[in-house]
Amino acid sequence: MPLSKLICKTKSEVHAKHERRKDARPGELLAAALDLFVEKGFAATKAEEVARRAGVSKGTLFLYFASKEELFKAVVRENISGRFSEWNAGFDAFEGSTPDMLRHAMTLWWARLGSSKASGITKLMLSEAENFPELAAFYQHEVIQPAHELIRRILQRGVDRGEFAPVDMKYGVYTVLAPMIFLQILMHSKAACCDNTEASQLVPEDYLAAQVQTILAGLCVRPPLPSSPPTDEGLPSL
Amino acid sequence: MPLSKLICKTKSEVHAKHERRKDARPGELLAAALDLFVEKGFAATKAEEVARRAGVSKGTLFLYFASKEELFKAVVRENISGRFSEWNAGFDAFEGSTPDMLRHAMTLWWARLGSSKASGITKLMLSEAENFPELAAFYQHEVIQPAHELIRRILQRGVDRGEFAPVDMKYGVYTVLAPMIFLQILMHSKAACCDNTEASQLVPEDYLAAQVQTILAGLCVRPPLPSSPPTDEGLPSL
Amino acid sequence: MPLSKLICKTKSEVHAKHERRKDARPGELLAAALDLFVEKGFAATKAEEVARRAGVSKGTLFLYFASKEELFKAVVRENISGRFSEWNAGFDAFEGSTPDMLRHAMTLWWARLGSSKASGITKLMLSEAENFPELAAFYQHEVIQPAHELIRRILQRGVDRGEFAPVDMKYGVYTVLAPMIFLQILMHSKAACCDNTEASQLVPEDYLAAQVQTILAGLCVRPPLPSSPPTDEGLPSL
Amino acid sequence: MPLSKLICKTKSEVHAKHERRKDARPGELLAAALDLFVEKGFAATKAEEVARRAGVSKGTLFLYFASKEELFKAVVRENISGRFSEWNAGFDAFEGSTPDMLRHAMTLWWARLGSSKASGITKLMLSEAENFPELAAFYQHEVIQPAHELIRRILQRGVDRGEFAPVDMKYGVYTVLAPMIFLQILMHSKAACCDNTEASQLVPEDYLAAQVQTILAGLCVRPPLPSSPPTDEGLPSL
DNA sequence: GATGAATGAGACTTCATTCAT
DNA sequence: TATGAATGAAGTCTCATTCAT
Repeated sequence: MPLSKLICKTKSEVHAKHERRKDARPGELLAAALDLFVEKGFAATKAEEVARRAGVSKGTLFLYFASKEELFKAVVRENISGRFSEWNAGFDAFEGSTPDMLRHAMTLWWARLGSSKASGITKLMLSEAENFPELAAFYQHEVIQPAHELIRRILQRGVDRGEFAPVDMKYGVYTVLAPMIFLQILMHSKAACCDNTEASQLVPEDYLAAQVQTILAGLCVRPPLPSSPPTDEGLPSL
Repeated sequence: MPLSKLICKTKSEVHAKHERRKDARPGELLAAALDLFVEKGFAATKAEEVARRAGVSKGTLFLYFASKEELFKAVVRENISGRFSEWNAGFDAFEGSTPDMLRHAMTLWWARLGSSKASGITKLMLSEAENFPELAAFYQHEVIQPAHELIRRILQRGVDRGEFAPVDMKYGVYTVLAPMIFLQILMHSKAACCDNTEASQLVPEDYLAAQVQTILAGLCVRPPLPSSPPTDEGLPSL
Repeated sequence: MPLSKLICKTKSEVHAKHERRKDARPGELLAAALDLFVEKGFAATKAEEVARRAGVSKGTLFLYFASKEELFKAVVRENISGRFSEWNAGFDAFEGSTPDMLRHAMTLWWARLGSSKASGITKLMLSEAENFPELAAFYQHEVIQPAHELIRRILQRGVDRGEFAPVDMKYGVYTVLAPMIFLQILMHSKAACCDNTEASQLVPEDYLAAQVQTILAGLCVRPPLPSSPPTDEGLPSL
Repeated sequence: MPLSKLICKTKSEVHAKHERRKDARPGELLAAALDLFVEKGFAATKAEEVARRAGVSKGTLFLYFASKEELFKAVVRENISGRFSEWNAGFDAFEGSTPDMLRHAMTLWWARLGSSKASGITKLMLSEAENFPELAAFYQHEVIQPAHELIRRILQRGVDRGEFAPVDMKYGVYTVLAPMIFLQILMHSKAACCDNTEASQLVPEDYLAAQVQTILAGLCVRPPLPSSPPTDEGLPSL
């Protein structure tokens, strides 16, 4: 062995290729899987292709994830459900008004999740839930329920503090969720229903801001902000 | 075979029952295919199941449709693109104001298409377009382009008649289309993102009416109707 | 079309190749499967090989049997469990003495089952039961229980008629079964434990006859038949 | 590495713990392999499971055994064929009568091998020999031939000393072997063919003793021992 | 020596499509 | 025209074996 090797490489460097990969594999596979699931859907994504995109062989994928369904669940956990604890903590720590909290939450959601590739999972579940009941149940339990719960807590906080008028929670939750879901679908449907050029006319941040305003107008006992007066627009009926 | 049979019955009589069935076959197959495509998606729908639901054998399906993709195209033609001529004719024959025309068109669309099973195809294309490029191209050409064209003509009529302010057509078309797409997705996504109870809170006809009002408010040079004054709400930014 | 064809072939001949095959397929597949299961065991038998030996393609096998496990169950039903009704009927119809009945039953069993390829299934289950619990349960229910029941009824008949001394049924059933199982294992184990030359020294019919004699000696209140006095030769013939 | 370490500890001291483990490895692996092979068979036993049960990694297994087949061979050598030299030595040293020798040999065989887990290998080979020809040849050469040879020598001794009547050796060897094989199969087939309760009715030691008696009755020129007169009970105890 | 990550051949099963009848 | 038996490519998952560290 040439001396240079003994000198130039520290132990960590020596182990780099082999050991570091081990730690990196799951992440690489999850990233590749997210890409492909969002691009093609769950059923149409081939395990081998995920592996290839992550730069490993078919067998390696199953070394880390017991099945394609488990891979999908891991993708959901990594990108979505794993974040609820952080969000719930954010809820507990927030000290401003509830309208501000809602505005802040949706803005943050868009920045962290909605605008990311991970939001394609919402659209995906819409189509594949029927064909993969176990995944549907998992998603319901790990994503939908916590999301509803979080929104419910926000609304309840507003009601408790006298900022919002009492509201049927199921209705209220859905009102908040609807524009988020719509936006996600839109972002991941360029190909099918509308040209990119057209879709890009919608500025998500503006759309969300407008929706929040609308929602608050429906919820608040008083106009929340003088800067954007409450209006009687069509959508509150959502 | 006794001679009498050959004499007493004309060919059409002999084959009457058979031919009536024969003529009915494609229709039965298309109906079964629509059901299953909407329920499970294109890829997950099995040719044999379509045939079984139509009461024929697998071979018969391929007698009438060269492939599963051709079957899908026929479903689209039968339920969607085949209707554009009628709609275009309706456009030519309409004599009222353009705001009324738009209102009428969207109401009619909902009654005839949007509220029917066929609207599930829109959602389906959203998910599967990526995986079936030929179907995507077909759908783009047979559905999306004619739809855009029709909407464009309506808007242009309004502009030409001085009812609407001049408008960027791409933007305008999309503004009209967005609530229709949203509604279709909502109708076919009960399972995945929201309970039926919640979704059912949205009355499609009311939602559409409100959206039309909103859209017109954005388009018209003057408030179209005293009954519903123009507003500056969130959605026009769509 | 030459006239000869219209004359020389009846309809049944015309359909021969296609339709007759359809009826024959399951049988051909079951025969091929029995061969291979007995030869190699359940796990080591490949579905494609069964199909190939039956002269069809992989897919055809799954047209008739939903899975390899179902194929195995069908083999068991076809060759073993399906015969219990016949045997039970034979029991009901038999009018001689119970010792004669037992002698007859075991002789018949050897002629019909024990000496056939199907007896390899008994040996197979011995090894694979541990690895395929569902098959083990099926076999227990479809083969072992009915077999025990039939033997139990024979013994009970002897006891009821005063021919046999009262006996612990579990013990008695096993006494009858043991030589049958041993014989089956021996017949299908040429390769592993003993040369063919040696195994062939055991004449199954003689062995069985001696075993029956021994069993009856233990069961009967009196020596059963003067024609064949009880001897201690049973085992030396091994 | 500090110099002190290299000086203060001899190599054997440095590696003591390591080497003791190292020496133990093959034994632990062989024990784990025997367990699993007997429990599940050769093909169904996974290399990784053997390693895990032995408390080492998969790679280590292949460090000691070039392949799963070699592992199996080592298990056979360790547990079966390795003992023939001892048995042959016992044969040479034995000074009593040949009937006593045979009785002693089979009793000892049961105590040392037949009643141990290792006897499961006999049953295993019965099922898998067909699928692993190389293992079958190995087993034939390492186990079956020496066993036959040993039995043959015992019988020949009896003939040479005038204790046994002249006998066809192939037949005689098999007569001795048969009950041993039967017993091994029975011990390892609880699950498939008979309840434990029933199987447990057979006391192996008694069964073997009776069989020896029966065999000797067939072999000896005279009744071998007044202490245990030949009886016809051998089999009823089944 | 020891590890365990990585591989890839191979097994079961599905399903669109063909074609003889 | 109608049938449904037959096909085989393709997809998921397993596991003995290798090899860099």
